[in-house]
Amino acid sequence: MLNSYSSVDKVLLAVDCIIFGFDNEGLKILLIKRGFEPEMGKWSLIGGFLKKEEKLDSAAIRILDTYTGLHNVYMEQLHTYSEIDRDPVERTISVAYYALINIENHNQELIKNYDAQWFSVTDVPKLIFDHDSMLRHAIRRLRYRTSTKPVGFELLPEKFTMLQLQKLYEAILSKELDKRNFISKINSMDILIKLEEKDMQSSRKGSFLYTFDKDKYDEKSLNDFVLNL
Amino acid sequence: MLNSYSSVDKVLLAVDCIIFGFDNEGLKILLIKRGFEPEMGKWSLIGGFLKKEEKLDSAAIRILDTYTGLHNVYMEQLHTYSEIDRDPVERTISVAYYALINIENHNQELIKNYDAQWFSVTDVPKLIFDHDSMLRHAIRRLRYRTSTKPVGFELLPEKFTMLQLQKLYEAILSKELDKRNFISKINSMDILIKLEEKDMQSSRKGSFLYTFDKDKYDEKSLNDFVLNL
DNA sequence: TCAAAAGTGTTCACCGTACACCCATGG
DNA sequence: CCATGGGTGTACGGTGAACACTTTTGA
Repeated sequence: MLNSYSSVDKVLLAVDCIIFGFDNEGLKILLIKRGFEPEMGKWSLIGGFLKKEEKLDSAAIRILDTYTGLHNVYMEQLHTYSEIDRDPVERTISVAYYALINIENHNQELIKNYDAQWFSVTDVPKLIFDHDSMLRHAIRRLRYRTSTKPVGFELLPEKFTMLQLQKLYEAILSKELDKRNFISKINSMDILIKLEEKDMQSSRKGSFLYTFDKDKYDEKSLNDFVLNL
Repeated sequence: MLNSYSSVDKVLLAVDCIIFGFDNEGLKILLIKRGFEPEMGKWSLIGGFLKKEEKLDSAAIRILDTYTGLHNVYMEQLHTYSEIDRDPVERTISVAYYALINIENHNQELIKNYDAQWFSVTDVPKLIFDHDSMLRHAIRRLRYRTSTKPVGFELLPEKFTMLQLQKLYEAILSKELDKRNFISKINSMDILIKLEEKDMQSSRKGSFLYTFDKDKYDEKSLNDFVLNL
């Protein structure tokens, strides 16, 4: 029988984070240059180990905070990876999380000190271990989540233009969208506040800024949010 | 820094399985009466611990085999649960899997010996630890998976009638479906083989039997499978 | 006055949904 | 011949997708 707690093998539990950001150029992820063996000098997702008195969500939050200085960030558990030799040094199980952050807000000093850098998701170097497959998995999940929850706003500044929002969804879905269709779908969701303010950087005419209306979204029944782009 | 493997806490890793079956009455899950403390005598999902030289998928397969005598079963990893006190005896992290089995094929002797029983998902007793939330999560995932992959056939015998298939999807989605619409959607997917054989149990006229055409399904590009019921 | 981005509606094809009657058979 | 479940088609409304021109204003 398996029914005894004694004599059961314990394992190392790691948490790896796929940290997404967006900077109007495209979707980015934060990678770190590994400073220790094995695979020293190679690029890696940002990770750490689970502590004894900590749940996985907390570990993911702690790790994100350590490397970016951010908390109160959208995170979601992805999958748990357990191939025997995924880490050649020691048997390690890794629970992957992905995070969506506003790239303007992170602590640039911190990531410099940690030898971390932003990479475009369309141009990611070879990563260590099974981190490539974690990344693929995270992008797939993010695409799906897009149709289910208004996650896009997590990646944008407080105030943003429609074009920014559209470019973001284009980057996530990696396909081009029609401006008119996009705007009318977003408007029909009725979760944006159109501000009086305009962004004058992008054009002579200027474009109106919007904010995500979280209260309005929360009022809606969660199930009826569907966004097919 | 977190960058050293030494002096990191190790934890117990459990695997819990939500095992679904279907018997024309409704969707069922297999539960076991716990034979040891804590919570002895209470109902629980079927689980076990991860072994040192084993990956999670293998552990889930092993556990399913142990309790049902089945292998080659559809399984999918769900989520990893890590609340500090989820198991009052010892800190345990649990990775949940769900399985879809053909209920006719399982070893009835085995489950009797293990004090396991099938319960209708609409009438499940209070489960130990966080197993209730695992079950809720599994049902939600199964519903979603339904629109993404032809998972229904995993729960049916080799040969089945259209009505059986419909009742199954009704049980999974817990809503009634229109017979004509259901059949035309299923037929438009073009992944069933209509046999010459009829099932004569259910009516005087008899109803044709079908089989899932796995080869035909595999030929199709996986992305274009969408089933909205 | 012109270049450059912002903003705005309509049409069409397809799909999901609602809905009711005839068929075949064994007793 | 009749009761029982099996099997089949159509009409409508809503939504996704394609598509082009006008407005504003700083230089």
